[in-house]
Parts: sequence; C-alpha cells; structure tokens
Amino acid sequence: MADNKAKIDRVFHALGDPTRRQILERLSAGPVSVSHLATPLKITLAAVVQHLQLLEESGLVRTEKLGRVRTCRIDPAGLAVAQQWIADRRSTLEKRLDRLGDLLA
Amino acid sequence: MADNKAKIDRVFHALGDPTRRQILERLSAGPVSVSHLATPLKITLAAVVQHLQLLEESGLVRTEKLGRVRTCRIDPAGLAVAQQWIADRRSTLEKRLDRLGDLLA
DNA sequence: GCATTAGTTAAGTACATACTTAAGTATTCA
DNA sequence: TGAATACTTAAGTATGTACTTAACTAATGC
Repeated sequence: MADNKAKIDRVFHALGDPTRRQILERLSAGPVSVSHLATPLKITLAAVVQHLQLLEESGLVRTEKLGRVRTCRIDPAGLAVAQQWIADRRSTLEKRLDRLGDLLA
Repeated sequence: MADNKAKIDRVFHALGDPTRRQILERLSAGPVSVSHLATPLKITLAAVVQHLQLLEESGLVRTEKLGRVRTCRIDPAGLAVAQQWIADRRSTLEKRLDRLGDLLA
C-alpha cells in the first residue's frame, strides 16, 4: 500500500511524456517490434529504446525478445494503476458533494 | 478533437509531478486556500503558487479570489480528460482481445 | 495610519529529461 | 563466412523543470 506510492509515481511520470503516450496508443492497437514502433516517430531508435525501458519499469508495457526481435505490448496493469488513482480522487470528491447535498436537503 | 491533444498533453504533464498530485489529493477532500494548501508541503508558498498556475491552466483545478484569499478546488473536468484517455486505450485493447477470442472460438 | 497577513511576480540555480551520436553485441540470411 | 538486421549501451548535450530568494501588491486588523 505504501509501496504503491512509488508505483503511482513511476506510472504518472511515464504517462507525462507525449512520445510515451504515443507509443502506448500504438501498442493498444496490438504488439509490435521496437523498430516497427520507431518508424512513425521522428526520433532515433536509441531514444525509443530508452522510452521503452521506462515504460517497462513503470509496468505500462511488457516486452519479450525472440531471436533479435523484441516484441512490445501493453501491460493493462500499468494503466489500471493510473485509472485507480483518478477513480479514488473522484470518489472522495463525490462523497463530499453527496454529504453537502444531504446537508442542504 | 484535434485541439484535444494539447489538453491531454497539459493534463498528463500536470499529473506527472508528485507534488501536484499531492495537491490534488488534498483538494479532493475539499477546497482550501493557497497558504493552507502549502502548510503540509515542504516547499515555499511561491513554489505552490507556480504549481497551482499549471494545475489551473491544465483544467485540473479552479480557483477564485475573495479579498486577499484565493480558494482552490478540484475541477472534475481535468481528471475526466485523463480518465477518458486511459479508458480509450483500454477500450481498443479489449476490442482487439475480443476479436482474437472470436477467432480462436 | 501602520503592521500583519495572503498572495504575486521575477530572476536565478541546480538538477532532470529527452534527445543525439557512435560504437558495440547478437541473430539471421545469402 | 560475411553482410545485413535488430537492437543495445554509453557518453555527451541542450533544454525543461522545480525550486529558491527577494522584492512587490493588496487586503485586513489594531
């Protein structure tokens, strides 16, 4: 639970970069190799690899290497962490508004 | 729709900083003044004001000034933008897995 | 009116980050 | 075996970012 804070930090930091979100958008359509992933992006392959490392450490992406090709795919668990944090904020928010409504009624 | 991209960029960039998320956690419990918001944080008031400017520009927070006190509260619209982006990723992800399941069945 | 409170704004600094190039390894193919 | 492919890794750079201090404005209280 307290350990979860570090995970939330990593996930939201990873999501903070537009290039990494673009990578996730691509991966939600299906798994692809690193070089295939790099093609539409206007950065070098090396830069893409660095983004992928961060995405993997944050739990947003999983990869596996077969031969010389590394295949990347979305790990739903990472997105779930972010979604949960947002849901938690909205939940306490709505509970508070409900109590406020009760008082007024 | 294409304009929405800039909004998503701003929201996720804002959420990328742990101090700003801490501010949002505080605000989800209810509206507070700037100095009240700053007290538990180990940074100067000036730094808090700078975070608040970013949070307001990104649509995550609304503020209003009465006399010399600025009251800050969460704007649910900002969180909704982030939530929607994540939901969109998971949606395309699940659709793909469904099609895969259909093929196997 | 004067001091205090609450916030603002500007300028500077130190560190983080996204990128590059370049030189490497491991795998596949002819 | 040798060339091409698919990454990998290290090192350097330039820009961003979060923060500070300091000097300011505006509202409130005595």
